[in-house]
Amino acid sequence: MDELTIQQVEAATGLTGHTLRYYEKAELMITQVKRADNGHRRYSQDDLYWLNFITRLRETGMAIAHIRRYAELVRQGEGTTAQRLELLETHRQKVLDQLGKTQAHLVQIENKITHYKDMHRADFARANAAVGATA
Amino acid sequence: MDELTIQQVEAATGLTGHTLRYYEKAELMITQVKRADNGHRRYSQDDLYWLNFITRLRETGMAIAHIRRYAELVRQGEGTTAQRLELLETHRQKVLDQLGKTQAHLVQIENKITHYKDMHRADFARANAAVGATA
DNA sequence: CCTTGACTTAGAGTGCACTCTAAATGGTAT
DNA sequence: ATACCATTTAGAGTGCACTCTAAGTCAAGG
Repeated sequence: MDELTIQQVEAATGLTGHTLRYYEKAELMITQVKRADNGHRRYSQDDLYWLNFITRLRETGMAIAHIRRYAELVRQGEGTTAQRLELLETHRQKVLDQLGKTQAHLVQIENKITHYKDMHRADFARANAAVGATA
Repeated sequence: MDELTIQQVEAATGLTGHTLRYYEKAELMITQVKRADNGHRRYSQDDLYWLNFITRLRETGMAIAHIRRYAELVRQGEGTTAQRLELLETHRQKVLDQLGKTQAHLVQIENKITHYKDMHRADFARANAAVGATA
C-alpha cells in the first residue's frame, strides 16, 4: 500500500495528472518515478513527500526553474547541503519581503474601504437628518 | 506643473510607458488621459493617484479584468459605492487568505531550513569529535 | 536641411505555468 | 468478443500580463 497511482497522488497533493507529468518532464523529481508492468506510474511515499514540499515552494512563488535547480542539488547528494540551504534562505527572504509588501498594500486598500464606509455613514446620517430622525 | 508626461509618470509609479498605454487601452483609467497639442499624453494628479491605487490592487493580485470592473463602477459615479465596497472587501478577504496560506507554507520551508542547519551542526560536531576537539 | 530622440499607434511576440488533445495501450466488466 | 476506462506519449494550445516592434509624427539642436 505504499505505492500510489497517479489518481491517488492527485487526491493527496491537489495537483492534476497533467501537472504531475509536466513536473516530471521538467526534471523536478529527485528520482525516476517507478512504473507498473503496464507502464503506469507508481509513486512512492518519498515522491509524495517531495511533491508536497515543492508544492510549498511553488505556492510561495518559487519558479519552476529554481525548483529544478534545487532538485538537481538534492540529486547530487550530501555535498550540496550548503547550496540547498542558501537557495532556501534566499527564497525565504523573498517570501518575507513579499509578505511585507502585500501587507503594506493591504493597508492602503483597507483605507479605501474605510473611506467608502465613512461615505456611506455620512449619507445615512444626512438622510436621517432630512427626516428629523436624529437626536 | 500639475500635468505630467509619460516619463514622469513612469518615474512616479514604477510602471513602464508600455504598461501605461496598455492599462489605458484596457480601460483601466477612469477618465480619458489628456493630450498635449502634439498628441502626447498629459497625466493629471488624479490620474497619478488612481494609477498608484490600481497598482496596489495589481500587486496584491487583482486581475486586470477585475480592476476594469472597478474602474467602470467609479466611472458610473455615486450610485455604485456599495458595489465598489463589496468588490474591495472581497479582494481584501482574498489577500488575507493568501497571506495566511503563504505564512503557513513559509513555516514548512523554515522547518526544512532548520533541518539543514541541524544536519550541518551534527556534521560539525562529528568532525570535532573525530579530532578530539570537544570538551 | 538633417538628424536625434521622445512620443504616437496597431498589432505581434514573449514567458510562464500549466492545460489539453490525439492516438495508442492494457486491464476490467458484460 | 466488445465496450469501457484509466493510463501513456509527444506535442499543441491557452490565458495572463505584459513587452516589444514598426512605421509614423513632431520639436529641438547642429
